[in-house]
Amino acid sequence: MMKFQIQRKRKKISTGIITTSNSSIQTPELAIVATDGQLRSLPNDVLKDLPSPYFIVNTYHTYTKEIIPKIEKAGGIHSFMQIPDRFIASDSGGFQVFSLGFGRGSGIGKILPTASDSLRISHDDNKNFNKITENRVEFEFDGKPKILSPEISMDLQHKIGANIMMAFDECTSPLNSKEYIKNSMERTHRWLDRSIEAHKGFEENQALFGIVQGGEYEDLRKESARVVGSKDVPGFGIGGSFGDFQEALGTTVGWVTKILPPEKPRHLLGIGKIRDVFAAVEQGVDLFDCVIPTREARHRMLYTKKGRLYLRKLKHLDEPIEKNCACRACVEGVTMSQLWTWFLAHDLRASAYTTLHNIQFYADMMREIRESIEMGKFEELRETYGKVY
RNA sequence: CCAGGGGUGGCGGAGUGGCCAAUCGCAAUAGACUGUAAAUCUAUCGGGCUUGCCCUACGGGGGUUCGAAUCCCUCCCCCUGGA
Repeated sequence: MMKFQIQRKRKKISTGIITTSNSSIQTPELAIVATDGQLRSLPNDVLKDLPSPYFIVNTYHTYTKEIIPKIEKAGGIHSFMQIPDRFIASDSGGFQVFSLGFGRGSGIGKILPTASDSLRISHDDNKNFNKITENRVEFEFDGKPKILSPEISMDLQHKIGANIMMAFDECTSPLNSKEYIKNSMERTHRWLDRSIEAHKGFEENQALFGIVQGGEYEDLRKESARVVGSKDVPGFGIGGSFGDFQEALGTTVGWVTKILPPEKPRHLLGIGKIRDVFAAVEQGVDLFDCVIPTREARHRMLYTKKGRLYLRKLKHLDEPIEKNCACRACVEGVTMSQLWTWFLAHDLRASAYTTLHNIQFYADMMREIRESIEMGKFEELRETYGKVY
């Protein structure tokens, strides 16, 4: 049985612990993204050796790629991924409502690179590759129609069997109009009620998190935090976009975390730039997930104490990535020049090793964040990282 | 020595009279990456500036032509068969 226990101190910045019968994680923690139940560049039999205690998989991808039957056959996502003692979340597919829908139509992600009012005005809320109705969302995958709704997403997530499940939502874009974001948010609230209803009977085994939306708008964010925060769920996701000025993310997240029940954990969905992690932890966020460590590793970007290092600029060095790093690449002494040779040859060892390294970096950083909170030195640590990130 | 096929920008490889400073790929260089349409994407990639033009360039030299990487002659080099 997976009965949940969550201890979150009632302070704004706090460490915490989330426990089930088979696993526990200390917070703050960031989940490594294993979209279809696998990391992009590592086989599942090495996941148990990773330093990360938290992973997240995706309902849309495991569903469309027909992985869910395999997960069920394996006896659940923990067995499928061969990490029985780790914490796993599943996302609802709500992000794909955006990324494969309006996001694809606009070519812009959920975080804008710079303030861009002209982009906002010129985009049409209706330019969407998905068909979103009150009842459900219609996708096209591989030329075939696929449907997701709160009920379908819950059913699929029950089959996946992760510790934490996300309610089915719509992630809105910074380019959407405020009116669209408001309507979408209200629909996401109604979808939350349906998700909760569809989750009845499973509460003991899997924790369903409600998701706060509202874009960059203070009134909408606060309204969403009040509505979602009042629901009888064990935790919360914070999704959507957060505005595009320098301190926007922390500010926007802060509106929400001040309202959400302080004893329940908050997972900031899809956020993971280092500055953003620190800003969000400061606002009382406990959980994160982000593709940055794994994706950028494949894109030859290395995370180190000296900052982000682009391998292209260091490819001539016959030195390991970083001294005193516990990852397999650094322990085995794999050199930058060797990594580059492998990248050029499309040898998968390259991205495997860089992925191992970046995962180690993020795991170490999250541990340092926890320790710094315990010791009252969070701001100090934030400044240290802020110098290079 | 004979027959045939080639020599193009750092590399591979298109182009076979003007639209060619030369498609494309690789490498190089500079960026990007936030609930993974992403081992991806974008930009630059002979030199000069007034960014439109000028200069130098398709093995070397010569020629034909208004015009040649493209046609002709010649020399050099490489590959494949045959003596």
